[in-house]
Amino acid sequence: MEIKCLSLKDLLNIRTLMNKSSFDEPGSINEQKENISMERKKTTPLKSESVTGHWKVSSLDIAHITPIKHPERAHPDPWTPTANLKMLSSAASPEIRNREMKKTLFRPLENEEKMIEEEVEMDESCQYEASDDAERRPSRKQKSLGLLCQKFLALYPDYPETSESISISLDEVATCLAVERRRIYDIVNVLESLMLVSRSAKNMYVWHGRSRLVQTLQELHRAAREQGYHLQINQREEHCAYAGTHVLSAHTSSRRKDKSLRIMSQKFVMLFLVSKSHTVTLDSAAKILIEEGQDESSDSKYKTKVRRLYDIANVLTSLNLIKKLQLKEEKGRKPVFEWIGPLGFHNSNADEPVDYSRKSLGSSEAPRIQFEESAALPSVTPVLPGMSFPSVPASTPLAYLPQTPLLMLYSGHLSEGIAHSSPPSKHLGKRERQEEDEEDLATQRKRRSVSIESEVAETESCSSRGRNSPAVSREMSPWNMAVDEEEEGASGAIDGQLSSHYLYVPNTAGLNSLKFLMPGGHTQGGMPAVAMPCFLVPSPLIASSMASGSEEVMNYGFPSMLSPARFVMAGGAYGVTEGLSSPDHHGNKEAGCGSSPRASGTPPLLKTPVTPKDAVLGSKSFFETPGDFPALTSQSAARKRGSAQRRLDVGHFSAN
DNA sequence: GCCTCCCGCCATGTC
DNA sequence: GACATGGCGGGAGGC
Repeated sequence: MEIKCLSLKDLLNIRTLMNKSSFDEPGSINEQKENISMERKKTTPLKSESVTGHWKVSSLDIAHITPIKHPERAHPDPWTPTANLKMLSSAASPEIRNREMKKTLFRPLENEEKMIEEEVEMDESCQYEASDDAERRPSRKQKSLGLLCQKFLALYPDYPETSESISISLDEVATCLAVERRRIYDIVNVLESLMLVSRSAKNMYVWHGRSRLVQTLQELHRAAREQGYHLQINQREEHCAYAGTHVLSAHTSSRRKDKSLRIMSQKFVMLFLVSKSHTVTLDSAAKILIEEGQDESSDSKYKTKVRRLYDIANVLTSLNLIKKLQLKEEKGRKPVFEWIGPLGFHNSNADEPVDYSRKSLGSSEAPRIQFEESAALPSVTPVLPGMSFPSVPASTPLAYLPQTPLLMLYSGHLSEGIAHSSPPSKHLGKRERQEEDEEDLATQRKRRSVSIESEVAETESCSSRGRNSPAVSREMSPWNMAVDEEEEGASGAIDGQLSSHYLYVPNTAGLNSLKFLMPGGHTQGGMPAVAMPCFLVPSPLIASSMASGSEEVMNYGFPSMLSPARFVMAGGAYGVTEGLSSPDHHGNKEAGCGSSPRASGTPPLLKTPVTPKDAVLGSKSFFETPGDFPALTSQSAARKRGSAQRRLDVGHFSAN
């Protein structure tokens, strides 16, 4: 396979070719060049130049050698950085052009307004500088890390072609963006924490884009649960108090590398992923991270941590993974960030690009949003043949909801996290929200299509193994995270018992013979009162019920009725399906995937979490080395990353 | 007055 | 010793 290696230099060459004909506007641009150069002279830190001496050239031909910068040539062409980026993006490829167009079209309104405002300010500032350069320095906003990160991201495609190897020279980027390299480190470190880039050599990174983002987040989510972060963050966010007692990590260190921005970024993201509300306050995050490091919780440590979290948050905001909310308290503002990135990723489609980036999807708008339309449908898990039902407290009756195209199993209370999970949409106009919902539903259908297929395959595999697999039951649902959090985070039911649970069954091909167990009566002590606390719901009954359902209310893209499936709805702790999708399993009273754990009185399938301490011990290596992902970087063990100056880990990304 | 976060010093580690 | 990396906190702009 031919590998195309694109660097910023290539992009600049492309731009140069296009430069002469249409972009070389005389006058104003050259004036801007002069202005910027003058500005650069003023703002370039003299100490950096004198101390390091490596900012002496601007030649782009020396990609792997630290260029020397001539201050007067810091901006080798007449463009503003913004103009540069637009040109580069447009020139590089139709894909990038489309992406830029998409950015413009789908950029969240708030960001768009901000960007326009900032661009105007940028242009204005350049003009001002022509006449009054001493007083018209760029504002802090124009120099913000978030804006810088947006410019950085605009240089590269979200989903680069697999045949392309896009190299990033830190010096080129720094020169192009007219910032110190130090700032680029800040951005790159966060991007690296999410595997958007990986370091390939000194001063060099490889751009991966978002192609690995979902997988990375999946790993982070898993690791977060293993680390017991869900207990930490949910407890904190609920009580909003710093007890300072729940030191979650036995693996602590105050070593320099453990304070790396990369590690901190990963931890920060992990908190979002396991937070019930998918919101994290900087306060909570800072305190949790301070605890982890066993740093003395001095005020200065806290302030430093918050500073870094602001840096990280700005980059994540630019990535449209989080957005800032503002929680007003009596004592001033309280910065809160909400996760708006992908949720509910699971193994099967981890590699599938999910373009959430240009359309801000609040956590509430993620897969669960449609269920908010009905207050009785907070959390949904697709039920598949062979899937074992998680343990459901028997004291909470299950209900069958016939007025929907879905068969629902419900137990327990309304999910708190879900019930409060749609703040962004509340701020939208009706039409906007409708459009958003429609788009979300379309996305849902697509995801569902993928997930169901893979889940069926997974289930069949499970069946062949003849036993229920925790991994299958956990990973099966695109929304399993929400369920998990309800199971383990909110209720604190570490034993894995669900405090509430919904199950639905779409009429998906291959599920026609699916059957469910339904509670046949009360249970005692979490165990069924009768040996088989279930009763069969004849398929025709279900079908007729489904046929009367209102699709207008809940049209999720599923068929309006369930076909001749036989269902047994299960209450109590019984995750037992009476049949499987395969006709081979008809009549098999035991779960399709083998022995029910309840049959032996064992706890439910969901094994995690263990205690934080145990989890930490069990996954100690996760943060052992900065940037190392056990599952993402298989060669990580062979690498030893330093802290200040990392050793070159060329090719470590090939693990993926 | 507090929030936010830019800026750059300088420690650490690699070559 | 030179250089890459990046932790860190002062301090100022912004709200």
